Amino acid sequence: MEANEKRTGKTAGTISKQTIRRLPYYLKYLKDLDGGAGARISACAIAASLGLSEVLVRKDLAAVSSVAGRPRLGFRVQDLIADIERFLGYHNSTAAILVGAGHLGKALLSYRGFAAYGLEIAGAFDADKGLYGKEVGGHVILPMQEMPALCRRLEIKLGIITVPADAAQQVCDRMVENGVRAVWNFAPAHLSVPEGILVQNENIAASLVTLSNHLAKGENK
Amino acid sequence: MEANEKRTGKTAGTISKQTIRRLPYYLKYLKDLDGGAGARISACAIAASLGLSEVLVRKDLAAVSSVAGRPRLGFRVQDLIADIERFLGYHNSTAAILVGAGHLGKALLSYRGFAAYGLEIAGAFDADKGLYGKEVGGHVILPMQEMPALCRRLEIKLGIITVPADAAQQVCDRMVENGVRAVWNFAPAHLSVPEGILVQNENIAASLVTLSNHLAKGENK
DNA sequence: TAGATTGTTAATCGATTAACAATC
DNA sequence: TAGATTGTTAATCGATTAACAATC
Repeated sequence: MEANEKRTGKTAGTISKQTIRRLPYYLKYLKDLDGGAGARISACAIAASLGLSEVLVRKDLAAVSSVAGRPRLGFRVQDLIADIERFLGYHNSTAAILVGAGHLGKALLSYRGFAAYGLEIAGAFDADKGLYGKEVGGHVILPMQEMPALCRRLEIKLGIITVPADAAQQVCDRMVENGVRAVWNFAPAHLSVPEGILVQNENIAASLVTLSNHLAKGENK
Repeated sequence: MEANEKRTGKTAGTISKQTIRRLPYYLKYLKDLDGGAGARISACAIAASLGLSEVLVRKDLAAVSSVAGRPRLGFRVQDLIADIERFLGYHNSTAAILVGAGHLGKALLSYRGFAAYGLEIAGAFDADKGLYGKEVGGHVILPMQEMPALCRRLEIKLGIITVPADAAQQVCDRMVENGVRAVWNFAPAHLSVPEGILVQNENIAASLVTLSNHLAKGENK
């Protein structure tokens, strides 16, 4: 890598997805430390606690930190928390809609943790008339037909799909038509989207496979 | 990090985690095709439909397929389905326990899709007395105290954690003490486990961050 | 045959780890 | 100072993509 990255605040473009995925873990760990106002922490300590490599942690922290760590002293906990939160954009709230109020949809609607990550579910929809008007986690289930109008009115950019696999592509298409730029897909289906739209698949079946595989291998021993 | 596996000539050891994660998508796609008994499909067609690279699909299929594809003809759909299912071990059922019958726990207990992947939840536990005896998705919630005995009696190898982050490590420890070899962790917490135990983190917050980041970048345009 | 499709080998890419100099 | 800890550069590792020969 050539040019030294000056700490001018334009770190954003250079951070890997893997690093981003680890940031929430760092943040939680740092918040759970209850040191005083000037408390410090070293990358080594974080690495040991989270079971990661020291250098990896140092690189991750360097990528988001506005203040360099000090040899022998480490980082100020407060600084790190502030930097990670700033990077994660906790203070920029993102409005989203959710389509599919089945078991998983209801679980997400009831989940209190999203607020901490700046996610606010601005509308919940389902195609089942029996659910209209029902309240889940403070959100009223609305008819699918009202989804496009709400998306456009509130300029929704994030759509959450918790419908059965068969309906996922259709729901996704309607979201994208109405301005959604990123789709969080919990349906076990591949979604085709135009260039520039991000689909994040949350395939719990795939994770399950990894686990089963580990167990199957273990049985050979 | 896991010890290197001996190459015993079996295909099992050589398949990457990434490949394993894609297999469920292939399987779903193949099952959704309703060709006749002798229907064939090419890796190119699969790649195009799922938005993957052709070579990637070919490598993945080569890794699990018992029959080589035939130039110009491709693969028999039936063969691929059978091979992927065999590899994924759909026919070897895995018993699991779930601890934490909150919103997410209930969603998982109610989810019908696990059976297709060979997962059977053999017991559901919670520390909240108010939930004891309550039935969710055909599973009765049992007191935490009964967890160790059930794990040992049924020789449970897979534990699902859907408790709050604060309680996750403690629950994990008790699972491992009682024979669990793989942990599916839905709590936003890092779990420390002994060598040889697999932790699969299902960190929805991390996915959310990836999405928010995409949106934030898009806004610059 | 001609062309589509396969599977393999080599190149590339991204992420992690190792080695090491700098510094408080 | 001595030693812990930082940040950087180089090496390694794993996964994907490119190039290409084989084959029906």
